[in-house]
Amino acid sequence: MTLDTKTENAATVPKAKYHHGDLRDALIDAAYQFVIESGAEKFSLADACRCAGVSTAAPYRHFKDREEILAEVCARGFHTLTASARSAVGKHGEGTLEGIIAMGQAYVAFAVNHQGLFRLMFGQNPSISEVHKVVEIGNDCFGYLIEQITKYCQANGLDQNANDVATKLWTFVHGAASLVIDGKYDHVTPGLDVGELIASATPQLMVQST
Amino acid sequence: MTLDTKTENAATVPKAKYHHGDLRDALIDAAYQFVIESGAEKFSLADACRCAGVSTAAPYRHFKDREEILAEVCARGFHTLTASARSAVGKHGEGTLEGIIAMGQAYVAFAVNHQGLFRLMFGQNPSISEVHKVVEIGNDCFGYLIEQITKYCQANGLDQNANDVATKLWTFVHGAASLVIDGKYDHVTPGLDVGELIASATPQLMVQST
DNA sequence: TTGCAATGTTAGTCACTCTAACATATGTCA
DNA sequence: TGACATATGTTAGAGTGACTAACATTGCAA
Repeated sequence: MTLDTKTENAATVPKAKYHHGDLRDALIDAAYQFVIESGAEKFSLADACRCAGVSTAAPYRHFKDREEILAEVCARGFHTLTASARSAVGKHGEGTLEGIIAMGQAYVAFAVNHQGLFRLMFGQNPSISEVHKVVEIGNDCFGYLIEQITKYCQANGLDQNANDVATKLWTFVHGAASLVIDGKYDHVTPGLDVGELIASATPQLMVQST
Repeated sequence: MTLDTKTENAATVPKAKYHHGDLRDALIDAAYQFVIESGAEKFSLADACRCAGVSTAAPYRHFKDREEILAEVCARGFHTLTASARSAVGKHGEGTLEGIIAMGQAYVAFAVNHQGLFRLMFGQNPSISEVHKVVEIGNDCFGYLIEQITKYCQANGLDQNANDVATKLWTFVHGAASLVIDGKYDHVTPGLDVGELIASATPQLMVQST
């Protein structure tokens, strides 16, 4: 099957390859998938190794420890989240209320579709959240939200502090995402439409009451 | 030191007691403290055993597995949370806006002072959150919030749906609590006063804008 | 008092993280 | 080209923890 077999005899090819080629990425890929499906607690380096077809000592050539690979997974998660937030806005236009609401809904959808990953990104392990790369991408995402709010306020003659509004919206949307994936709403308000919840709360938090 | 030494010789007292007396509670106590301080991921049954002075097999007479003891810890956490919410309202009077705000602030304070426990209670492990006892106490807590909102609305001639308002307030407050303990605000809005954040968002979410 | 159920203990299995010592591939420079 | 340094694997093994099976001790109830 491989090119090697054409020119070499069996004895010289005990395994396909001694070096994997791109083990670092392969391990992160495996971890990423596993975390999304089963959560970070249940993820084991050993599993990822089996998946990549290497020994359980191999990862330590690329990562300091288990946490370091999870930090990488976390960073990828923030990239995906930011991308889907931008994409959601794209469908409704920059600086529109609909765009801002869609961003919040996309945030919740991300949490629902990547439960374990979302939990890893937010709070699972404080030390992971503090990794420089992770912090940076998170800030980008928040910065984009501020941008949208600023544009909306300018277009609608509002003089709200965009940073304050962004903080409130993020807080609300993050709360919704957390409670949904924890199933907490189910016991208390069964059948709740979370997309609707966000759509109705967003204007309330954008405009000061009274 | 012990009473036993008065009436028995050394040979008959290899250990203080063969039976612990109240191992179940002792293990939960140890776990509770450990989870608050270091989080559920780092908690080990073995640690709790050392703490209680028993072998590592002993817990299995009282708990099916590690998760079952964590579920018990979780239930205690919800009790504490509910109690502090009620106490916060008590200081400002039933059905007052101040009471409702204080309840939210107490929720955040609980999260800050019991980080690992809060994470366990919300989302760490879906299977734990589903334990009957845990669900029940959680519902009590939410029910109390609805009660306060209903009273407030009645006293102020508002016809809001108390359940909707409660859901929004909980969502916001839970988001704030989560983001605070994850340190997420620090990177984005350093120096944020979360108590103030809740105080300013609560009226917005209680009264429909426009 | 006798015997059973409850609650401990020891010993051992299995999985996982991580390290040390060794093996093999890769790339660079004389 | 070839030799050496470095990168990237491997095997073996230490240390820890969850959990189980078989056995020991204790307390309670008939």
